[in-house]
Amino acid sequence: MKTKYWLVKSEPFKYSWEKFNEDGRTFWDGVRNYQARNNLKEMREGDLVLFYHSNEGKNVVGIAKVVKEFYQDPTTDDTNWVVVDLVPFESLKNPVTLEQIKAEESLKDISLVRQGRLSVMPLKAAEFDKILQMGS
DNA sequence: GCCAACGTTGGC
DNA sequence: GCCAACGTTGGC
Repeated sequence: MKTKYWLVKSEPFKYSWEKFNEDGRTFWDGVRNYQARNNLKEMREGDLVLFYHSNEGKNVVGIAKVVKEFYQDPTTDDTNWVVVDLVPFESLKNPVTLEQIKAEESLKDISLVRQGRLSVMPLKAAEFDKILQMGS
């Protein structure tokens, strides 16, 4: 099975990377957008997910790993919405800012830049690697 | 705090 | 099924 790469956004105020590391595991809830939902459903166990802080920080701070594929969002009865389980995998030594990403030619097409409001998006392996490289 | 972008809703 | 109005997100 081929590993896929993703990026998710969270407002640190709501759920930060630090909190995620304290918890050790979380289900990714609160997605109320079909496109983001469809991306969640595409995630497979073992896929790697960049964790981006929106609003405050505006940087990629770490990598999470998918440990459980999508299931009904436990915070709602609406069967439209799903969550996946994530665990922290690795922190980036140097968080990569949105500014750096925008300035990087090879990253100018990623959804984070092109479609600012999307909260769960796929990344190409090359894009994922590039961001890791910038963060190490 | 403002506003642009864009997804969603609802009237026709 | 179109499209205007509205709500939400997120960068600045």
